[in-house]
Amino acid sequence: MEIVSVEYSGTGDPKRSLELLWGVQGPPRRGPKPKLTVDRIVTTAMALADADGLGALSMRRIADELGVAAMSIYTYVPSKAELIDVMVDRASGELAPPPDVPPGGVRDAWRSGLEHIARQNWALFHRHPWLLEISTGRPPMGPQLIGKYEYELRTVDGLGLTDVEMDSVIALVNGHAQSSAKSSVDAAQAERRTGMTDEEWWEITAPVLETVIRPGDYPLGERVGTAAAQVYGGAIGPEHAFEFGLQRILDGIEVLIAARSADHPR
Amino acid sequence: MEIVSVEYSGTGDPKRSLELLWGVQGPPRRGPKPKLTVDRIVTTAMALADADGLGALSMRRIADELGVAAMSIYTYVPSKAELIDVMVDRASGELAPPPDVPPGGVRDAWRSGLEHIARQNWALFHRHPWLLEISTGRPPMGPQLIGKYEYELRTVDGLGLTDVEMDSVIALVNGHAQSSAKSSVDAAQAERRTGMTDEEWWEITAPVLETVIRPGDYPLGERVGTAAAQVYGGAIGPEHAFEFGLQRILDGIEVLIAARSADHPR
DNA sequence: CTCCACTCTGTACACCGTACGAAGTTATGC
DNA sequence: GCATAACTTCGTACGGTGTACAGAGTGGAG
Repeated sequence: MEIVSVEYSGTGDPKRSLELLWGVQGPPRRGPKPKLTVDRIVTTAMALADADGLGALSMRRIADELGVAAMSIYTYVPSKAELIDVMVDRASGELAPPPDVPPGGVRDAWRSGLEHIARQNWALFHRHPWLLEISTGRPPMGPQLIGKYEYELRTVDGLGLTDVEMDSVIALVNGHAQSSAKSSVDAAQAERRTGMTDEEWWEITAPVLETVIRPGDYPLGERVGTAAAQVYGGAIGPEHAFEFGLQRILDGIEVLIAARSADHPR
Repeated sequence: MEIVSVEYSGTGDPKRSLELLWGVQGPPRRGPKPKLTVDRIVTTAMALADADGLGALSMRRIADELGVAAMSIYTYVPSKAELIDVMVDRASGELAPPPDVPPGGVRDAWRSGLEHIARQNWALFHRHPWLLEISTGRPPMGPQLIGKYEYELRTVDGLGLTDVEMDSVIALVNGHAQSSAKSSVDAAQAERRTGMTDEEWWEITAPVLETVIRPGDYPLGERVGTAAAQVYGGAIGPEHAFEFGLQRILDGIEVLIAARSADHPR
């Protein structure tokens, strides 16, 4: 088995964390020239996490990579939690905001805007799978994350939704991108982690299951499971599930928006 | 900060894992009477994980709790990964299947069925938050999980959906329950983890943010964030987001089902 | 009674995050 | 010019993790 650490972001000292996120501190006035910068540390940490996951990201490895003793990292970053906060904010900056539409512009611009947001998130989670291993109880309020929230809200502004509904719509779309990306990444990494292809795994699993299941006990599971497995075997599988869910969700949001604008016709 | 281990289920020996899940092995023919059973180990482990999370679940703690040396656990369970597989399957058994409807019975039974499934999952994730810390690349194919998949499929069978669509619909609903439960649990645990209430946290955060943000830079974030925070401050907050998303998703599924039955009128 | 399958356990290893204190480097105040 | 305070760097150490391995004890089968 393999154990991977999951970090809870936002568990450090909030003040120190914010100063780090916004780059408040100036250069030191006295003492030796710093060998490193927070930026270099974050870049190195992200590269390591991209390659081997959060579980392989240790302070010692970051330090090794930078040619420095483990404890030196703590000069720049109060703890691993704050480092990960900065990593999260930096990664969020890679998301491209949806193109701005002129006010009163294209009809249903909200839909393509939300589609854009969901797909950007989906891609980001695949580029930085370690984002899926982070529990953001209180999200790091860095410049990138705050900016993200703002343009997400802009996408659903002016549609007749209440403030809370706007927030909920965004959370719904982002949640879908995250959970389907997690399935996708988990499936893609299963082989690397277990050292076993899906076929090898099934060749071991199937005969054991047969000895334990009465045939016909699970007719739907057998039929649908087989069909789904065939789709998932191909590279399109998880992405198909993502797109399918996204369209259902957008259809559902459309129903709500239609109802709201029936309430308040212009 | 706090570090919690996340286990990847399905990374152990699949054959041994399945035998464990289905309780295949008989009692030993020779040697001393076993002090423990797999069942007692799983029960103890679940209690520990319920109380303190997966991070606090160590083989040594389980052994201590059972009055036994750490390595004794390995007599019953090949590794922590397999133990967690069994825990997952056992927990899934706590889900109540939706009530069976007579064929051709109530109209829109699929909708109340999916609602029931989503709410059962939501409740389960709150009862056993550690389920949210597990990455199921290849899910443990135990009796409870296989049974769950079967009755979930039954809920959306006969609506004119393709096999792959049936699978996707279920994944969508389950994914929503999981991701909104995760938000809910994370928010609820943030205080315990940081030793800080939301108010204390905001009292530290707000003044720092003010020094760094030009007023009016994020008009929507400010307005909606405040509105959302007020709702989330109350106990209904996360549950509201869950129910909101669930209804949008079901509306979207309804659109699909309507389209399918327009294609093939009865 | 012997043998061997089986359970139980103590020790050891390689990791982890990070507290602590010592040592070395530099700009400032006198 | 020089003491001092601020600052970076680093070695060591602690308590934790999963689990490999080898030994000791137990009890049914031949």
